Amino acid sequence: MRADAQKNYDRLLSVARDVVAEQGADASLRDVARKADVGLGTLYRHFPTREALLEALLRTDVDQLTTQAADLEKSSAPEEALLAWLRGVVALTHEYRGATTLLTAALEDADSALHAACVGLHDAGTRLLDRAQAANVARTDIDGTDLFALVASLAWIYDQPSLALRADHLFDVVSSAVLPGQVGSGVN
Amino acid sequence: MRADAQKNYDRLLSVARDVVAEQGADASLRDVARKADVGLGTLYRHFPTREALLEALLRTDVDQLTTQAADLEKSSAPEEALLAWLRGVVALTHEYRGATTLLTAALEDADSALHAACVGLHDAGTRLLDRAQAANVARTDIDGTDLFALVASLAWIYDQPSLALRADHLFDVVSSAVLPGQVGSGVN
DNA sequence: ACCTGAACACCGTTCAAGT
DNA sequence: ACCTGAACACCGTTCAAGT
Repeated sequence: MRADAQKNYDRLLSVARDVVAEQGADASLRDVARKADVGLGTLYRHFPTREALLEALLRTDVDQLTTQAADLEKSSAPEEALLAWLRGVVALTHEYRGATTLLTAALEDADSALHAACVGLHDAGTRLLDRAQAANVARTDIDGTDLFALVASLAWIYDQPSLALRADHLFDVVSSAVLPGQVGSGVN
Repeated sequence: MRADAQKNYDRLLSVARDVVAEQGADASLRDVARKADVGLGTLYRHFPTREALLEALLRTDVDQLTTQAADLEKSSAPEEALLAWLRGVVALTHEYRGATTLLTAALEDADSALHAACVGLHDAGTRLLDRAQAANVARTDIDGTDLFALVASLAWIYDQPSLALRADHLFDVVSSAVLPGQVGSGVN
């Protein structure tokens, strides 16, 4: 990459991080280009789609989550490992408000720039779930895709201003369905 | 209302139903006005906000769900009543793809045209939940707002093309967290 | 009392013209 | 090889002018 191109790329990414943090994943791309002092076409050259820009923003964190999953598989008990990892996923998607819907759509869209990241998360979750199921602590009638859907729906709850306050509690409620032994059922 | 105004109102509503069914709750209002052969200003006169238009579309179904809740309270066992009603809510919001986020936002926004409908659903659900909790079949650490959030997040899952196929199953999973006795936990 | 559509301020996306 | 911004086709929303 040419030096000036690299500079533009870096500036776009840095500005995009701020703008997305402020406006959410559906932020105005025009605004990003403007604030980066870069032509609109330059943004599209580096990031042909909104998904490509988001992927560049998310890549580091997603990679970190997949390596964390591998670590947890070795270091923690099956239920704690799964819970801790799910919490990490929810925290990440919460950093990019509104990204959950895009990520979910990318799960079955091999052409999406977010597809690989999405599948990575899906697979890491699947491994932790399989392990918990083998240890007989997770319900066995769900698979990795079901788990992905549940965690995505929790992330969606975190993103709704009117529901965000109860999101932590609802995380526990849904977790208790996945890991029945872990938390109380709320009925005595 | 003047006769011509009434005609425009009815036509807008009828066209909106089709367009929303096709494009979802974020459909182009311009498109609705165009297809109704009505000036754009006329649409805004009758429905000052997108929420107002949606509210007019949803009103009948929401009212039906609240009366259904009252019926179920008398005719069915607590757990069956709650489950049947939740299924109805999910089915309704699924008819208006993308409306879940707007409905959720309206829960705490008293100025939203959808607020009343939202609160109606919230309260009907709360009554059915209270009854199930009193009968000791529903977990007692959640309230009506938590239930609303859970059903909204399920509706969100139904709206995601990549997850819709498992939505029925995930409905059962989440339901099993709310009503622990009802369905199996998936662990033996 | 109601309707109309132009006007304004925004988008996303593409692409000819520049360096 | 890369950048630029005008151009195009869309929005939502408002409001002066009409009937």
